[in-house]
Amino acid sequence: MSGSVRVRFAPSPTGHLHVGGARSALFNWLFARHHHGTYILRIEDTDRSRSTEEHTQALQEALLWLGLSWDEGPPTPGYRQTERLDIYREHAERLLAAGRAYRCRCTPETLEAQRREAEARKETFRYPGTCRNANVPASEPHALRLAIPHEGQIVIHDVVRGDVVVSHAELDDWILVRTDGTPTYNFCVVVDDVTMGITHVIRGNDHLSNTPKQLLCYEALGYPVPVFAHISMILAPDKTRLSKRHGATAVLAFRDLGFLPEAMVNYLARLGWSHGDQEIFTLDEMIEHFDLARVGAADAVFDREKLEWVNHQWIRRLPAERLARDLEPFLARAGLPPARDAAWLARVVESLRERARTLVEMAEQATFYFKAPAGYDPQATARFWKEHAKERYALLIKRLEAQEAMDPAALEGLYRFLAADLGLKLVDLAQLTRIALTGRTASPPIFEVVSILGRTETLARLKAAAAAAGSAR
RNA sequence: GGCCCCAUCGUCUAGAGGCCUAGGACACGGCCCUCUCAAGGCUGAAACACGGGUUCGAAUCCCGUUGGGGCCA
Repeated sequence: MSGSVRVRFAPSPTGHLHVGGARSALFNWLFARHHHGTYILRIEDTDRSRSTEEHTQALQEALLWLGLSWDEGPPTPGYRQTERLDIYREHAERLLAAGRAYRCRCTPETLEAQRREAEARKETFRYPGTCRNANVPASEPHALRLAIPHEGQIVIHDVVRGDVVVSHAELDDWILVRTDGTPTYNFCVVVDDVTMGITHVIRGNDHLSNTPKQLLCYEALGYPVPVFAHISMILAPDKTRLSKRHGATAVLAFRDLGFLPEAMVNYLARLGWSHGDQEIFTLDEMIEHFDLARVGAADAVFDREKLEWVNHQWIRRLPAERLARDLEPFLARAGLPPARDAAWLARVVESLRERARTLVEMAEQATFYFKAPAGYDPQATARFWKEHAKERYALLIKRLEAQEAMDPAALEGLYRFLAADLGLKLVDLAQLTRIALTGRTASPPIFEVVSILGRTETLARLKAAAAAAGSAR
């Protein structure tokens, strides 16, 4: 395979891009990049009532955030179905002229009655082909139906599922164009895919059942069929369809929850795809190793815990400067004042990255760097503010005031020396300091914290704690 | 309801007939490391849905059952 590969992601702008759609986009994108092909974004907005411009924009924003940019698509005209109505009409006319489609004047009422009769007979209703040879004149209100063969079967050659065989008898003469003149979903998809030269259709397994109908349409149009790959669905932990009821499902919601695009894409790729025992992949590594033949057929459960772990891995390996930039909106949202400067914020990030699974967590954990503790954890003070607390704080203040070097190693030396001097363990002084600086008993390494906070701020907080510890007793 | 798809630890997966006393990862437990929390190292518990075949031999192939999902209605 070479540069001739053309794939597409074709979402309907009827809602936010959810994780399932994002994974379809990702697999198409990876496949295109791996084969140096073309990745197209097509907006399937024929459902005028539910499609909105807001969703169309949000969809693109989400895709771009994930890093999945498209080679062809909006804002270039011609990639929205509503801009392609002439193309559908033209193809419908061709099918009609070729005798592969016919006008049907059956009313919804008639069809509904027939459906009920079939149901009463415990049969599955299929359009009986009433108008197939009726030569309904164009002047009458009519829908357009595809004339499909009565006998035989159709087979889908699916890269992930193998051959799927469906008997023609299971299908019926489905509607290509409704009485009101609007083309149906399945018809648009086929026309779009052929006219856009799509070579591989990679989409969710929920489309597998539509594929036989579409295949018959390709055939009627006389076009070659693309290669199909129906990838598995993403399920909720209770193995039902993923929905808002299960928490966040929209890609942009995960962004706002503090997940990184690298992590999102990495996690999504590992759902149904693997490469040995490797768990963490850069986009480049995914492009290099991605292979449709190695995509699994079984549905996958979306696991927030593992996503958080992957996110943590990315928080640990991305450059601190980059994380600092991404963190800023979360700091602002937490009501914290702006950082002194980028380099300082990078140090903050550096100290926090080992323990934050999301940027929201990181912003929360960063609070004490921006403002002195509003109070002290009662459990902490009860445990550490014993009789000697005040005098130990005083000693620490005295030593720190005399301390020149404020790098973590030097500070550790100071603390160890003082602890030995007092016959204490390092932990005793460290925890007293931690409570004073952060209000809690858990934080990044305390000498890092002191170093980042600086002498002035550290001393101020130690003095405040000394006073509080004194009055607490 | 009809048709289609799927089925390895709780979850994501490796496994493409003998390499399997079924491997890795998340989560969970223990130990170690340690200024706290993390991170890390070691370690433990944890799966081939069930039943028939095929084969010298099946997690791997076939059939059925069950369960889940999807499409159409």
